[in-house]
Amino acid sequence: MDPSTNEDGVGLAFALLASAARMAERIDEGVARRGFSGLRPTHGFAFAYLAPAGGTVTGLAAHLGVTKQAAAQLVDELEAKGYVRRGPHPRDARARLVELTEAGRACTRAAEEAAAEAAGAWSEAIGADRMALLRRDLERMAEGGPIRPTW
Amino acid sequence: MDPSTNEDGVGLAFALLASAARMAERIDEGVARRGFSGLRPTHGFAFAYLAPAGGTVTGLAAHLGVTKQAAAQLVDELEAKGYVRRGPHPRDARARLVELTEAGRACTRAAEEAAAEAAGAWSEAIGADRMALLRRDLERMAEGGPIRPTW
DNA sequence: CCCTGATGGTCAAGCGCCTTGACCATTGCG
DNA sequence: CGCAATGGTCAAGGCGCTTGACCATCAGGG
Repeated sequence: MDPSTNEDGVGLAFALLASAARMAERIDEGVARRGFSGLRPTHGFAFAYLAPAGGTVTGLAAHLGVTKQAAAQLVDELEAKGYVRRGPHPRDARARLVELTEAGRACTRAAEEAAAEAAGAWSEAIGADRMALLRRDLERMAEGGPIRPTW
Repeated sequence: MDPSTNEDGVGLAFALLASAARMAERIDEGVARRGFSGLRPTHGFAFAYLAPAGGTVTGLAAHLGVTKQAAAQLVDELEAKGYVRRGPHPRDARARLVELTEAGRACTRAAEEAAAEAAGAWSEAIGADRMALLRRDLERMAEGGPIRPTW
């Protein structure tokens, strides 16, 4: 394989991973600044899954790409902090429906604002038109597989 | 803040994080497929730091954004697997110079190929011209801070 | 020329988050 | 109805990282 082609791939890969790291940091920092402390990015992915209509622990596990035990532990933590509530599942007595509380929704909004803030800063640097393109391309790349990063 | 603006930011953020996750997976998988097993993405970042001229454990720690103990442990592991070698430092008797072995360089090349492969597949989907733009924008975003993601 | 603070490195202990493994309750299909 | 499949939990363990303490060496000012 042509080495110079490798160079390009490596450059893109590093840029992608590093910029994602920056993004995660900024959102985390923005969320904390809005008064929600002790939350890690993984929690954000959980919120995103639960926000529309709640969900099950197993569903969350699949969404995050972790075992259901890990997901259950995450939910325990969020429940203890008052961000989610476990209730009976309407159509399955085995399952429990996990839903966001009002605090959870407030936290979700804070995360959205933080994400918008980070994206906005970036948009200023490269231009809004580029930003739209960028998003489309990234979404294309992101297809398939769980959300939570492995490394 | 305008909610629709939030939506955009969230979309971009998720796309970025998820696509980075896919990229890490693909590289990891590509490296494993080339015969280098038991290596995690963090190791790749270490290789990248050490490749040009070697380095110290403390320098590596700063590069990765972890404690020097964690970096030392990483180097122990890489040394045990034969990818790096610890030698005396030419200008500082306190420090030890960590360098890639031939196996380490081979592994680095494999990682580069895997990254190029992943980037190539992506390039086919969105076009090479977009790809160049994308890389520039991402590099701009990535500036500052250690490489290794926090989450 | 030393003394002293800064720096590179290591040892030891602990912790957070995740995994594997086993198990129970409920479901829904043959 | 019977039984594999599914949702969930309990228990134990591990891996990678952190904090804390420590030693050896370096470097600059008295």
